[in-house]
Amino acid sequence: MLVDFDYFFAQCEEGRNPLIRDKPVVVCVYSGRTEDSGAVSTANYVAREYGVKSGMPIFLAKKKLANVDAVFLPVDRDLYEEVSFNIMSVLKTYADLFEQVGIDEAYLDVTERAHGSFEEARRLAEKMMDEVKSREKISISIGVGPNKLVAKIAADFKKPNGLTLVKPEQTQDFLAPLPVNRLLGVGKKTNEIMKSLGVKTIGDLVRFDVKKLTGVFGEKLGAYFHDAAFGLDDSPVKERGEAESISRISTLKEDTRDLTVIMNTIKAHCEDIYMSLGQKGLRFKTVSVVAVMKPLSIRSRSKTFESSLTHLEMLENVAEELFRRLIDETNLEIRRAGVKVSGFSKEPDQQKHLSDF
DNA sequence: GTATGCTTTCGGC
DNA sequence: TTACGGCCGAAAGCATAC
Repeated sequence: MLVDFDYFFAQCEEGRNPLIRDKPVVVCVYSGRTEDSGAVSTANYVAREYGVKSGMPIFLAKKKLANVDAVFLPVDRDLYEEVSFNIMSVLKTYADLFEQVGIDEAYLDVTERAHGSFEEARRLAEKMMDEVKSREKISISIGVGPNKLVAKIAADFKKPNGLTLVKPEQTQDFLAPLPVNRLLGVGKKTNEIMKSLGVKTIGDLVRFDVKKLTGVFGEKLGAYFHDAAFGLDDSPVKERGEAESISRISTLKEDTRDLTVIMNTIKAHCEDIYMSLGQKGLRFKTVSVVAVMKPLSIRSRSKTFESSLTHLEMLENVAEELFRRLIDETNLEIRRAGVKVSGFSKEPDQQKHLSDF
């Protein structure tokens, strides 16, 4: 099954201040460039009634909520991480196998403890919804299916506070009428391509020739889309370890191509990442920089070393070199700038010396 | 031909 | 009038080694 926390950030804010519950609540990432520049992270369902959506520019959300008693709040990640941790702890007690995905989602394999029965799985899901609600005051939505792919789509079917079961024999009929972009991996661009192929629903995809599909999307993705249309997925629910990359990105005060200006911001990000690495005891082999250009297109450059990097100065120097290259290879101005490290290895334990004793 | 590694882009939340 | 975040992982595309 897939568990999804309903309008999570906004629901956390409602929990902290129940007085706002009946108003539109919009949780925002303010970029700091101007008063209202930034994007909507999450909105509660009252705000959604007015057409407010995740990813929308804040000014647009304000426009839609003009003359309404709405609440706009900045994201408070620390709060959401704490609530998330508490909920995840509860969910884990219901699962044979557990896989957290991001801050507000988790897959649970309950095959064994439900003895393969969907009715038993339903009872588990209902109990879990009650327990999370009473302990953390957060409503969740759950999809139960024969595999992760179907569970994920089922969870989306009814929310908030929804529970949707899709048994194996119901899978085809359940999926067929749904728009193809419900499938993981079909975003805006892929959806456009699908549309040009005459594929609007998952049912259309079922009838589409697999050879043509791999011709358009490549061997692996084409085969995946074909299987997905039939509700086929054998990927296991797997515990995830630590993150494989750490990145920081922010919006610049103004668009620029000036390396010195960009490095001011980037150095702060490097320090932040470096501190985080230190806490986790990690070294890294790969440095990437990413730039969001004025027209919101994205460019990135990266460099991988044979052995791990250790010093903050090295990280900063490599990032600067990569940005120099990136700027060199475009005429566009840069709006947002970020840096990412990956290719982690564990820092070797401090060698103990006799003199330490 | 296959395996592997690196860079870049895409998509989800 | 224009206006728009900050993360993460997956996979395509390419190069290289054997």
